[in-house]
Amino acid sequence: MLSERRLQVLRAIVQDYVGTEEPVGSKALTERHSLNVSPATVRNDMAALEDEGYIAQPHTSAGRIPTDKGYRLFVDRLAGVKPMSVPERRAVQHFLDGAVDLDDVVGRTVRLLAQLTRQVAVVQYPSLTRSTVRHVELLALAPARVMLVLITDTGRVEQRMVDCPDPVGEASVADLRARLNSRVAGQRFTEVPRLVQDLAESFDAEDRGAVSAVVATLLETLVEETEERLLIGGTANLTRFGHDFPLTIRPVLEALEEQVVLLKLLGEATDPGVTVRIGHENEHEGLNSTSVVSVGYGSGDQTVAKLGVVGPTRMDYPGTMGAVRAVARYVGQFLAES
Amino acid sequence: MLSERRLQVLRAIVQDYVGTEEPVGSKALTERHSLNVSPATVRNDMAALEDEGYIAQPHTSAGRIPTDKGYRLFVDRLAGVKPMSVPERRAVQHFLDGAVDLDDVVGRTVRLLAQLTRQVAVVQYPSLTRSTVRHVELLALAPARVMLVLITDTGRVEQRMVDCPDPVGEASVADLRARLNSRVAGQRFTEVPRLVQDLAESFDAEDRGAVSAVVATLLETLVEETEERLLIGGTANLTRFGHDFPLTIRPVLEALEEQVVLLKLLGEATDPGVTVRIGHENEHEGLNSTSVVSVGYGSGDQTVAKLGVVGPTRMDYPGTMGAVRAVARYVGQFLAES
DNA sequence: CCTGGCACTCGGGGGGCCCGAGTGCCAATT
DNA sequence: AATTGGCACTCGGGCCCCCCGAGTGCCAGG
Repeated sequence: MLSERRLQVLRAIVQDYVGTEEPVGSKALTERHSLNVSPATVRNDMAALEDEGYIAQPHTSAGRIPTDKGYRLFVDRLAGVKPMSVPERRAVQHFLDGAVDLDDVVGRTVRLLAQLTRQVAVVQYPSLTRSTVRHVELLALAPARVMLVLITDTGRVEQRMVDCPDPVGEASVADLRARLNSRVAGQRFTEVPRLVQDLAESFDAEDRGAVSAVVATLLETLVEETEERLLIGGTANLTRFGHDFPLTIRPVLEALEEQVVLLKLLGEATDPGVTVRIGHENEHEGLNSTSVVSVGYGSGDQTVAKLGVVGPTRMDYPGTMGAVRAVARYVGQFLAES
Repeated sequence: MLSERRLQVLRAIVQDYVGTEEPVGSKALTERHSLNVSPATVRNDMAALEDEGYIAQPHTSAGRIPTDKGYRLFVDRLAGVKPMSVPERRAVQHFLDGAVDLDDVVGRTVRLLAQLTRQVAVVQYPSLTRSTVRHVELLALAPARVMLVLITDTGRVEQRMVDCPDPVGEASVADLRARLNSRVAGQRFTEVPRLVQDLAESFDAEDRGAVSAVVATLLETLVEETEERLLIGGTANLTRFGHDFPLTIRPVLEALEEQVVLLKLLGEATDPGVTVRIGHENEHEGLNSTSVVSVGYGSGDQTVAKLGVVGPTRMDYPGTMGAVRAVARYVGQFLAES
């Protein structure tokens, strides 16, 4: 087990390294932190920390830098979440207040996060899985063509064209619209398949084909839209990564473009609080030198989606976690109001 | 006026430089291109080209590289558009064919363009300005709350919440829906304000407030959504820029995140064919070392939006122009069919 | 107008050198 | 047993210098 002072030394190393981006030596540590011991003592501690795998030396005669394991310990036991300052909070709230629709909320959120953390921000659109249907609208555009519009309680709207096997009259469409809504309005997505299962049977034979087509499309839409979308911003912040970075930045950009990767990444973060994945804890290779800080957000107490940031493992964890948490809270609040 | 051979020399310089990324000298030129003159002659030509500002030397004793002006001449007079190969065309068509909705089309297009050109792709969502209204839907969600859904002929759907000053009944909503649609359905966006101007007056006094609110929101939506949205992809290709590139890449990434800049950029390209803006021809400073190749696309013969790529000024112009043009054509075709 | 010859330029790569931050270890001290 | 000062050692990075060779401009002759 590591002594209290050794933990302090590790904390100091992380803090200094995050600040200066340079390996930190024993002398500098004693000068910048009041550890009340001599450099030699710190050296012994550092040797011990290195044995345990918390820190490493880039070259033989250089200072130490934290390893992924070191950051992990730092995040878990040595650092809290640094709350955002009051002016910052006010700015966040103010910035979100101008949003007019869901796209706008997400767009503002991503810019906000990127700016606050000076890192790459990722915001997932509210999930439809937990959502309920607010309304289903049908529009007869042509004899055998119907447009299906699905409106969710999170304010999201999806539309699909439906080509019917036979022409259907306006009246039938209106009828179907009414019956569909009476069954599914207010219901959870997951319930919908069960609720509309036998709907076609209650229609005249001549309309049955069209009804089936509409219902099928509705179900498809639900499934398809459960695959989340997300928005990314602040990629310019990647340039602050390091000096060597053609090699570093490329795989990160590639990973960011693969939405699947990111969705999986966010999906794994099931922690009720802020989740931090450090370096190699991320499965995707391109993200092995980055850390992902994410958290769920939602209106009320349920999580409808996640948001987070991607940055170098050498990041200000307390500050980033604070910003991520605060933004999530305000976005949730904002969604609940609207 | 430049002699024919000097133009050939310029063309050769551009081609070689684009291929090798290194300044090209007189000897290499005579070897790799059958100019049938000696290096000394080429040197004279190069001196002339430099006097005219078409090429420049990075250092005194180095080969030449094209200037923006040189690329301009190359694009305008020395190079055609290189059509895509048949297998490539087939791949494009096949790749687009799977798209299910507008978002999907745009998403696929951007990935396609990025992959084909190995550069950053930008695709603008079909413009609403030229669009017509397909349908306006109103949903009474609460006594004094109405949801407005606008459906365009390009398949785009926009929704807004409307808070009415007074409660309004289902019947009034249905009435308004019918009257609204009879006036604006099938009409161009630009016509709508004129058409709905006096709509409120034809309603009972008690509903007039609500009607005004709905109409106001509709007009707002039209204006707001005329500000286009766009999608970007392939940013990882920026890493192929050059060796010096922390300095180069950063402003580009920043510019790409400012949608306003990009929209303006695409907006300026009014040429009926492929438009190329080279280096400093781009107003935005961050894009001074990039070229933008863009073209309009649309269903039928009218342009509903633009798409293009952003890459280093040192790019394969004929190939890029060919890819951009082909993709635009196929996307337009695809939109027309759906 | 083209060409071969020639002197000149200068960026970049390679080698060698030195400096100093940082280390590990040890003996002395508390 | 923990801490400390002392000390020898390591080695990456910066610096200087030198040289090479691709490339140039110019000129005189074809």
